[in-house]
Amino acid sequence: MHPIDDLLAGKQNSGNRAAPTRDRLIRAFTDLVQQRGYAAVGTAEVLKVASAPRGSLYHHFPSGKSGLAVAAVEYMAEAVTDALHRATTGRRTLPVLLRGMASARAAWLKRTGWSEGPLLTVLSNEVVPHEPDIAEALKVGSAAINSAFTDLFMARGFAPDTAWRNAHMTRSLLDGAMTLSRAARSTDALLEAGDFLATRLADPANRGA
Amino acid sequence: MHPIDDLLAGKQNSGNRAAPTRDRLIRAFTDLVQQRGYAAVGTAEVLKVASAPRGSLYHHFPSGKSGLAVAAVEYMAEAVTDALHRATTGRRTLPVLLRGMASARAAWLKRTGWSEGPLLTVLSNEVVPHEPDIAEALKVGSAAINSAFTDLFMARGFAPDTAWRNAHMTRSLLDGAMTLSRAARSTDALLEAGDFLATRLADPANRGA
DNA sequence: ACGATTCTGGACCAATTGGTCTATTTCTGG
DNA sequence: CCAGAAATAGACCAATTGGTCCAGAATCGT
Repeated sequence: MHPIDDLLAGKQNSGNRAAPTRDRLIRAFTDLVQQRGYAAVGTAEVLKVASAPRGSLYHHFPSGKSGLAVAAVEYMAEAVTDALHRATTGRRTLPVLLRGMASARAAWLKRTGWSEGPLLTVLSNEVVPHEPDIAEALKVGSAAINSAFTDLFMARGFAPDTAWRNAHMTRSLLDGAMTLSRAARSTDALLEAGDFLATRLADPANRGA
Repeated sequence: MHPIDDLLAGKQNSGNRAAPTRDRLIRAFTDLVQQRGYAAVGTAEVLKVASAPRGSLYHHFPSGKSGLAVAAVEYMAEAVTDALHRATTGRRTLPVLLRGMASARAAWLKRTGWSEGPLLTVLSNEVVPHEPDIAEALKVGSAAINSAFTDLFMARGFAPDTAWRNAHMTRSLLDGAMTLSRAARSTDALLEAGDFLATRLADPANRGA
């Protein structure tokens, strides 16, 4: 199962009829970009993986490849914020949630042979600022995720400014550990990050002013 | 001045005679990749920026673009470990050093209009595992940097395993904050990371067993 | 001075790139 | 049942890709 699916249970359109072309394009594009990066994936390959003809791509995304990237970023950001919102209203404690995020990423890396990185991270590192549309989508999406993390920390009793700082820390740490883990082909950095997040950052003693 | 130069004072070949072609190629390649990523920079552009003909590239780097990437990674990793080694034997305290790293990166981002990311980070996010040579160079280079950071923490009184963990934390945090800052076009994440590193991670009370 | 080696310069190549365009098919509301 | 819209299908394009190849220039050791 694709990691996106983990986050999306319930968001997916109900029936299991074949995904419409537009969604298949976004899905194929996301997978390929996470493996190889934006510039390295050609439209031809996306089309092949999605089993769609050229015309469909430019019908659904008149601005072409960059439009597809914008849609993929928006889709992913929404999926992540939805999942975080669900976690916020759920019962699980912060340490459990945070360590879970880190180990889920570690498992993902292992399962895919260290071949995939998170969409927003991958795009952030190659697209800014040559593609203003994508850069803007990344900015908006990233801000939404930060805000969702801040809400999560606040809902667990942290003061607003501490929550905001912890949101940044959590994102930076998970993101950087993911990149490092990919480079080192080892989950050490991610597990280390999970440990820190669960035992220190989420420590009730640090709920701040 | 280029950020690489900051790290290299003293490593540069002495006189200011024009850099040899091979070095110019590495330099041009590094700059371009940091801005746009590996796949997006064409050999033609590297050649133009380096003012070198096509033949020179394949003379100095018989394996072409990927060989150039490997050389650039090795060069960068050495520059970074050298700088860390100098810091280790130097006098500055850990908090000063760590906050300095974060704010140097923040300044770099601002100066370049959020257009450049660290070479190893950028490559790690798009090259693994399709280019095994580059992946290997990244793995080796990243390990060397981790080790240099571990030495730094140990030289400041941290126990070996704590030092190793702190090295991972520092790298993950700086790296992730860099990516986030680029996406958000704001240095918030980096400054937050610097603050944490200086006031918490480097805290002498946490020198561990 | 000279032969050998290193390096530069650039023409050239097949393959691929993102994108355009139009004909046809499929779907939908009335 | 049909008109019109939505979507699919793929031929086609100029531009660019990384890479090969070889002729000439510069540099070297002797």
